[in-house]
Amino acid sequence: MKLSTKGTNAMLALFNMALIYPNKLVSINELAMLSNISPKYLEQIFYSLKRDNIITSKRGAAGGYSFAKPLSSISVYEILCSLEGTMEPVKCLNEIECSRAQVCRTKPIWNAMHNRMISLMKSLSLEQLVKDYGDKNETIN
Amino acid sequence: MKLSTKGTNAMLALFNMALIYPNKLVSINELAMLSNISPKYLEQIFYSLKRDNIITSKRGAAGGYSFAKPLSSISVYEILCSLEGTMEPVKCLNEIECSRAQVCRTKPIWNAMHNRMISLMKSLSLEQLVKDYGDKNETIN
DNA sequence: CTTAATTCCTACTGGAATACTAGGAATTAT
DNA sequence: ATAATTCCTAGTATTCCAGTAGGAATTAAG
Repeated sequence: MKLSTKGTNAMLALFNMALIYPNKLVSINELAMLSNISPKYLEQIFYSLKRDNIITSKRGAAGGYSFAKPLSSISVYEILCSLEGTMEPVKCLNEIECSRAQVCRTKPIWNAMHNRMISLMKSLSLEQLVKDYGDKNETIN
Repeated sequence: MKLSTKGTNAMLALFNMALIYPNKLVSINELAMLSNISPKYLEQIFYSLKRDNIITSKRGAAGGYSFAKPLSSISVYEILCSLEGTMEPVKCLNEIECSRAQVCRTKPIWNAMHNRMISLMKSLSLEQLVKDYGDKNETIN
């Protein structure tokens, strides 16, 4: 029941990005150094985040990344889902074809867990996180 | 962010055990067949559950397993922890020696997630689950 | 128009964790 | 004695994840 390092590193990088470059383009290299993440690895992470329309980019020299929408509308849930696929604690939750579906009575438990987790994660926006935990004197790394 | 099959199978087996053999000894073989789990695998699972004082056993012929305490005092949290080790979404939560501890501002997020999850899991007892989802006409498999 | 900086995309590899099996020792009812 | 059962350790195979590699496409700037 652990998050992947892609998920946690995504949060780390986006938090720093929201804190320090909220309205500027920032390159992978710069942000990677700041967040103490391998640039190539962060590239992978940003590839997913862009695919899911959380960030946007400009190619070429002097290019970089920026947020695709207001920080207030980017939730922890959205970010983690982009990296983890889904946040469901068991595979069968979103499967229509679950061989045990007819008789499985533990499913409601996983469903309840899932609902609680996502309601929390959806309620946390990058904007709020920066307000609550941002202190520009220190970056996360 | 997935539970292990040990965790989910433990819940499945214990649910059936609570439903059908709440006060009797039941053998691995019988419960495994009922729950559609490999007997050898279920043995592994029960080894952990016994170690953590959730179930107790009687060895030898006509032996088997039974609950070590009232169903009302056995929570989903306890069961899953027995199989998963802990339920923390990131390793660093319980580590005193986290190299990023001083500067990590994402930790509060994981901490909040963790707290919500465990409060739910602690609030669900086997007794309650059987009341809510138990229907003796069908077993979970 | 050339160069350097950057994103984009696919593929690969090593390692760790997980799922599951194997086998036999110890115990106990009959 | 025997059969049924738990107990315990070890092993294997596979899947998943972390992280790397390399080069194509794009663009700013001189």
